Amino acid sequence: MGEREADRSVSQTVRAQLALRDLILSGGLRPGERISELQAVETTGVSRTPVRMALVRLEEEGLLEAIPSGGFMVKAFSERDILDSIELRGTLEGLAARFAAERGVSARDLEPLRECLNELDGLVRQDPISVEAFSSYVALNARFHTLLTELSRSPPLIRQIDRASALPFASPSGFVMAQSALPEARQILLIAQDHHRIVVDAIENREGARAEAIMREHARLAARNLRLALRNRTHLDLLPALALIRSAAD
Amino acid sequence: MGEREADRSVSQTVRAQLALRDLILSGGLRPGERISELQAVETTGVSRTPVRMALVRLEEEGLLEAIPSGGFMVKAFSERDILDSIELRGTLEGLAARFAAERGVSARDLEPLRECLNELDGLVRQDPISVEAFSSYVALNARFHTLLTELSRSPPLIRQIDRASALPFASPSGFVMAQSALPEARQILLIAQDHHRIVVDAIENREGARAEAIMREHARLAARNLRLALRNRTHLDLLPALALIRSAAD
DNA sequence: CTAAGCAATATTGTATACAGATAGTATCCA
DNA sequence: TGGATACTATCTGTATACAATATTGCTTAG
Repeated sequence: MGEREADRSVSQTVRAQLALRDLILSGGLRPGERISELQAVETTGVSRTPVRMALVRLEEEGLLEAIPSGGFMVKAFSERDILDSIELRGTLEGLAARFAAERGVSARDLEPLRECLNELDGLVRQDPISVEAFSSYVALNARFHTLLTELSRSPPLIRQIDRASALPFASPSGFVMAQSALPEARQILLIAQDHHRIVVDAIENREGARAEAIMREHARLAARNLRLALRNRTHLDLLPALALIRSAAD
Repeated sequence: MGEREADRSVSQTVRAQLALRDLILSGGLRPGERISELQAVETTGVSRTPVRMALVRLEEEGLLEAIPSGGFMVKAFSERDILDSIELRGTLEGLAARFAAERGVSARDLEPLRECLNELDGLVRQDPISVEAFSSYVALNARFHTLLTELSRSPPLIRQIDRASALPFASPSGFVMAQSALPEARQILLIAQDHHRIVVDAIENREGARAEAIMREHARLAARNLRLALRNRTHLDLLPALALIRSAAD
């Protein structure tokens, strides 16, 4: 055992889940490849029982697929799957924005959003944008979307959005990194910031339909840019989960 | 062992999952109540390992909630949660209808839908509607929604809709049964049939926005009727998952 | 040379034993 | 009498052993 004096505060199951997810996302396992339990035991260092639990959770998460005869394999995604996931997430977030607007939120509730917005503004103002600024942007952008989602105050919706975001290429971070590969990166970020500002305004003014529409447009922009980045094949290594895309050759 | 010569063709895990789900939905466990693994072992007759797997899957499914200190409890839902789930499902199905319309489906693909529609027409034409006809209606209605979802040809979306439908009160069957409690039951069924017909027409004519709008309206109608049924407290025993609703007293 | 069948091997599914943690209870002290 | 502490019992988390099944490679027959 004691190969690695891992943190005792997290369960073996969680540790295995994290390790396996990293392995899959980093491309250590090819899409369609079967993932053996014993092999997973060796790489993670935990026993079979927690490994199995982790595999089940990763399947529910959408990263793995059950093999009819038993066991799991790494799921393969088409480009269309990814584009659909982005639009799906945008639709869900649009509903969240509408709920927030219709249900009414206090100015107090919107404050964290505006704060996030201002920090983002500071980053986007740079020209050109540094690599470190990009990482900050990704984190802040993710935070903004999380805050917006929670503003809906609807546990079922929040849960569903969380699950839709589990696939990493469906998350805004993915968009942004892909967008950063484009020559018009800065322009795109400015537009995204416009969207963010408008949706907060719309929520404050109780304009539910407008808030929803802008979030869907936001996602459509992201999908369009990702499609462009895939066509140009530029800086695709920035997109973490690209290892999961099934190439046209398969 | 051999207490029950259960079907050997399904795994113990699946058997445990089905048994526990039935137990929860039938109200055998109260919302918020802790579900002990040993107790589950006794009631299901399978060992702890598959029981644990089943519990994890039921948690992902949304019927159970993890207790921070360990183990699981039956999840409790508010009335608002249920209404939100219905609107959520409608939004997702709206997206599916739009995808189907925009992507273009052949008349051949729409045939099963129309067939389903005709059978439903035959049932709705009855006045008054018999109890047996209602069960048939529920099954057919569920089939219609499934077919419509699959018409989107988008695996990520289909997967998400399946998960959103896991909570039984979010499924059309639930609506219909609740609707049957209302005096205007037949009228409501006729309107729902109109929706069904319109969405198929819209898809055939490539009217994506219209297809989407009508599915969302469909869900809003269902939510309104369920709200009415809850207010009138009529025939609520028809709604299978009502055991999960946390009463206002809690 | 190919195909089919069989055997060996590896892998999953299941059961159970053990250890650590948590909650509940009872007792003792203030 | 109330509160705190210690102890006990139960439960979960983890590991491993066992059984059944699937897969693969080899051999043999056509």
